[in-house]
Amino acid sequence: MSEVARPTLSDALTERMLELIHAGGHRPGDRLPSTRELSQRFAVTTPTLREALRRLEATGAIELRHGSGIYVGAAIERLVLPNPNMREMHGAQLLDLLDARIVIEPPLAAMAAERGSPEELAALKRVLAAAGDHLRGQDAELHDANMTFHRAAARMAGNSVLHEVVDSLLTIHGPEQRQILQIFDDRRRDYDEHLSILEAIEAGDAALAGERMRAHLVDVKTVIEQRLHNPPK
Amino acid sequence: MSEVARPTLSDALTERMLELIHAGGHRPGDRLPSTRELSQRFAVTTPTLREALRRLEATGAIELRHGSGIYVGAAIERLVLPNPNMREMHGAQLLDLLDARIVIEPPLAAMAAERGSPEELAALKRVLAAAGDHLRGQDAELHDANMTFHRAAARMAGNSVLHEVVDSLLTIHGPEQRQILQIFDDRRRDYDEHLSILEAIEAGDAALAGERMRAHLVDVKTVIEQRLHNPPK
DNA sequence: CCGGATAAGTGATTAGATCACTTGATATGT
DNA sequence: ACATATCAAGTGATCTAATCACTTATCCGG
Repeated sequence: MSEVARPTLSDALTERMLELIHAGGHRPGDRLPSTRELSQRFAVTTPTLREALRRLEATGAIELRHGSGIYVGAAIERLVLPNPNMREMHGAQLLDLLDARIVIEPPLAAMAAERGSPEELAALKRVLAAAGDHLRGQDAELHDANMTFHRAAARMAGNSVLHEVVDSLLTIHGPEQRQILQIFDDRRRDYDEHLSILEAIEAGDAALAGERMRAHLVDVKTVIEQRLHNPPK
Repeated sequence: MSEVARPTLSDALTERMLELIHAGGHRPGDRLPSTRELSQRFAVTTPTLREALRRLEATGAIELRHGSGIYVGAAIERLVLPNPNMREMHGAQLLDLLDARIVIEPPLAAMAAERGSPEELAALKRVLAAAGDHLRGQDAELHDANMTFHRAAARMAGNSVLHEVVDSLLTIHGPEQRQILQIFDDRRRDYDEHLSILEAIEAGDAALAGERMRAHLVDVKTVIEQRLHNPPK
């Protein structure tokens, strides 16, 4: 049912192109083989190859110049993930992700306390109530409810860009990572801390809301760090 | 020489697809017409349409599910299309984007001051020196050099996730937005402020580095805010 | 030495057919 | 009546091979 979509030919092609660029030691501005040569080398037809090229172009990895050639783009150096779904997260990245959230989410909680509308506050309460309902339910559902709380809090800050950033960070806890992550959930503590954050936001106390969000995320990180070193049976 | 490349059919298609999604009032998760129908409606052949679809997929605007259909992606809301209101949309988005950077980049500068390696510091110096070389050169080149400085500083913080976030924030500006942005560049001031940030990082003073980065971005935002209200002739 | 024609190389697009996958309806068995 | 298995329609993925459009460097005439 929840099978991960099998990689398509074009997916694989995109990766092989990136490999070709990196393994070849190509730098931005370098010219790559022609479409005809590439389609031959990878044993695919022109239209298929072009789909992969367009994806790479959209991410800035390459540049297509009509009549001239294919060139390595400036963004090539920071591209590790051609496709959001083909990313694998390891322990270190998990901690990096938590650190990222520790940087971003506290200021958002503070902004939410300052600018959040009554409707958004009500929504946040609903989300937390839903999480409360799942306190004795399935792990997966509780975990999702908790993530939704963080999303709702981020939305409340009223900055579309930051909201999307948080959204994508939380989405990275995809199906696979979710199973790993929810092992670490401390059901009661998470709920209590979320509640205290909500109260600070409702009180309009920006500094307190920010600090509580920060403390909450640091707590989560601490637990994960410990269990990464001492894996539970 | 520096003519902007004439838009290709596939370019136009990508825009028309965005129009179709927005004008249709589609929300993330909505299903779009099939490839056959789209290729007919736009009067292009399947492979051409697919190139446009792959680009949209790469930016998160849509999602292609084999055997199922084409669906609107979560990122659709931050993707802008050229229309009469574009200027204002860009304005609002621009300020949100700046606010996002004000939240994220200062802590990164502080982290860079604490953990940055000598190699990364050297790289940062090279980037700034390159910007200095362009102080009297082309606007576009100077602008790119300045963006590179921010990228390099973000990388120096040593958090792969946050580095990617900053990278994507700086990349989101498509060609159009870049032209708008670089109008606001204050060549000398930007360079000086970058230099002061670099010095704070080199001194290992995390608090100072963070504060200077914050002040720098607030300066930039202030200029943009003023000119948005008082467009220069 | 310069400037415009030119030819080779390259990306862009076309056309219709076939394969592979998903999904919901139908049929089957218990 | 319900669960499971099967199937068919709809959809995305890929193939095929040729032609069009653009860039670039070369070469020729002035």
